[in-house]
Amino acid sequence: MTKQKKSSTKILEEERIIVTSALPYINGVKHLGNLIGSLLPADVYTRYLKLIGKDVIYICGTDDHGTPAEISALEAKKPVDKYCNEMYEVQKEIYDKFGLNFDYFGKTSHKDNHKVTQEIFLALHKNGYISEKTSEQLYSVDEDRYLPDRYVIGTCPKCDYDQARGDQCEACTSLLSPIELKSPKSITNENSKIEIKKVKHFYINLPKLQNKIEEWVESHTEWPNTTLSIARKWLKEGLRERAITRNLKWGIDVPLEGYDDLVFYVWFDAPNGYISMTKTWAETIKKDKSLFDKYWKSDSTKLIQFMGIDNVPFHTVTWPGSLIGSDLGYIAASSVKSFQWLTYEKGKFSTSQNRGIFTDTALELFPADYWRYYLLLIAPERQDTDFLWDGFQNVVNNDLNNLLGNLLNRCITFTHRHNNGIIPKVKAIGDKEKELYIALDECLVEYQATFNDIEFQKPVRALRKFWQASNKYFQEKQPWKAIIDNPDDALDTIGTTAHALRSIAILFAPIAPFTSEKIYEALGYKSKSVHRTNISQVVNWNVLGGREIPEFKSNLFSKIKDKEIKKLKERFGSVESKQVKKKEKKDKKKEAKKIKKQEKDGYIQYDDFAKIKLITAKILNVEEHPKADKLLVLTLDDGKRKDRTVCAGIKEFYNPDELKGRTVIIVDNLKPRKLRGIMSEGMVLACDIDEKSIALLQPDKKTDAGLEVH
RNA sequence: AGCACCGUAGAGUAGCGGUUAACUCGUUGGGCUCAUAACCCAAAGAUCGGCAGGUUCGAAUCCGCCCGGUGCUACCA
Repeated sequence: MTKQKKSSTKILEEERIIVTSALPYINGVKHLGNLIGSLLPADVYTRYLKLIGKDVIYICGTDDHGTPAEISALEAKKPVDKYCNEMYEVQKEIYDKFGLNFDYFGKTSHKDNHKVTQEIFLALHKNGYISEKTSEQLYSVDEDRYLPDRYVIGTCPKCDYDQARGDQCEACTSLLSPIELKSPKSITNENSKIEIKKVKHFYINLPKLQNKIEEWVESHTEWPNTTLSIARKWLKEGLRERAITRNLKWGIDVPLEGYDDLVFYVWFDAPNGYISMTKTWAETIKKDKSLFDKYWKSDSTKLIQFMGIDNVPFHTVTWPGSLIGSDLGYIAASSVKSFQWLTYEKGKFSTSQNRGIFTDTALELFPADYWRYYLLLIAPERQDTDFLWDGFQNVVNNDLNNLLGNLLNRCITFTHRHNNGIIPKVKAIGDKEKELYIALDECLVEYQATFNDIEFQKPVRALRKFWQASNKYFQEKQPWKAIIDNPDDALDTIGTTAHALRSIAILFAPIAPFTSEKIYEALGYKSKSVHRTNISQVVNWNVLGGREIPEFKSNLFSKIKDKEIKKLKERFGSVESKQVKKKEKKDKKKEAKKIKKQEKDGYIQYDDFAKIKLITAKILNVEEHPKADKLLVLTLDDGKRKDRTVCAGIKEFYNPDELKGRTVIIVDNLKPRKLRGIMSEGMVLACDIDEKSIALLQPDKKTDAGLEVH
């Protein structure tokens, strides 16, 4: 059977494309893991689609609802809506600086999301996919709040651990319901009185939708393996009804009479943000209401969603479930691109432990493109990847600065020095030029093929390969020599290199937009125009001749010094600090555990046995040990020597004469040791019959000395 | 505990059924000197976590078991 090639290329035949990235939660500044886990790749991909001339919009925004937002607002002593507005501005500004080029960056607390969410709920209700159940919920009287499971601690009914959380006891790992806890308390106010109240909640009937969801999932076998296997896992286990409302004040109201104290659960309203934000975009930015339906309710639109792996079930099962069940004509995702985790110096990024780098700090340290390039180069597409300061330094210094930055510098400097700042027109195309053209063609093929498959590491690598080819070209043409004895050829080299840089700028724009602008500017273009250039322009090798270029201002990049990296490691923590020690300890423990286990179950590994080398040996001579009662001194032929001495504790059982000439088994690689003054080089094997007799092990056929025993 | 994903040269990553396992850095040797001590060439270095396991003509690649790492387990988002 031929394996079906997984490709998203067919998506690109569609008229319109919506790209979304997981909505960052409003609560605080995101770290680099969040950035590479969805926001950045979505941006790069959208920019790529625009480069190849697609009609595409990139929609994202903050996810505002939920208890953590309420609590953060409380801590900041601000009303929730005000808090969210402020944090929205903070996040938005950071993303702008990172060059994330959203067509619209909205928020789930916007009135349009209320409308869209309520509309979807009512449709689900009408279509019979909503049910109502009563459940018991803990209520914190002093705080005037119902408590989500994880905001409750108390004593575990099973193991009496007094810090058990409402959903699970960490001590005995049993799954709990908050009502089971003895003496439950609110995490945010331990003194508050707790009551149990009966509350009604709405549930979405996912079991009823299971078949339709399954059918939809199975029509997308082109999804990445991880995405597909997660979706299938949920379906295989069978979907359950899922509560879609919460007893909170901050959220979207349930549009039915008599449910004033209920709002929709964030997981129900947040994904609808993709839809509602597009609505806002169409109506307020584009001032064209028809655009909304054109994008969201058209078979010729494809929806491509980016997210971290933790978000996959909600984008492949639950949210599509509500869209399918509501039957309002909204399209479901064509492609769900998920990312594994980015780790920080071998450990986890952690907000609470302040471990890792946050997006705001990152921008204070280095320009956005440094981060964009490095993160995309190590994008956790198939497996977790590790952010390492050494790696970051290495990539910035070598890839960006040495390969690309210096190439531009060579070319520009040469142009100013030898051609008055005018890019020479290329007159003759020789073999070396043709080689470079081919290198660009190869780069283009790989770049487009991999981008079309929504990959990131690969197009970046394809481009880097072309930087190398360009340097190689320049190096081999030796214009610094040619300028003396063959000036025309030298100028052709410079002209050709300038064109290569122009191609690089265009292709680099989705990945590192700010850098591309700088290169374009250095070549005498208006910087921003690089973003309006179509990919078909890339292979045009004859457009720069005669163009005047500006004075060279500054290098594209600057190197990061070892000292600097050392400081950063100290400031942010790195493997070389605590982590290593911790890990060493952990490894030792594990090793000890392993050995214990072996001892306990009485087995050794094969490897352990393999360490012992047994061979046959022929007894040539036997004498009594002069200083020992029980030892005989054997002289053996071990196949290599005929004077090997081995002491054996068998004097009580054998006469020296009856042993001579026998072939026995000895341990060959036992460390030699003196026994009562005589060096014994090995050990003869025998088994105990009883206390008074033993039997020497011997081969059952006549054998040579020195044969290995297995 | 269950499930999912992962385990490839010193480091970070590709490859995921087929000739010499690829790339970047690092290491060693050489070339060049226009350029930011940058650039170019070459070499060494991996029996692809383990199996005295299975499928196959053939496995890093598929299946099974074991070991190790990480994550998820539906009311944190």
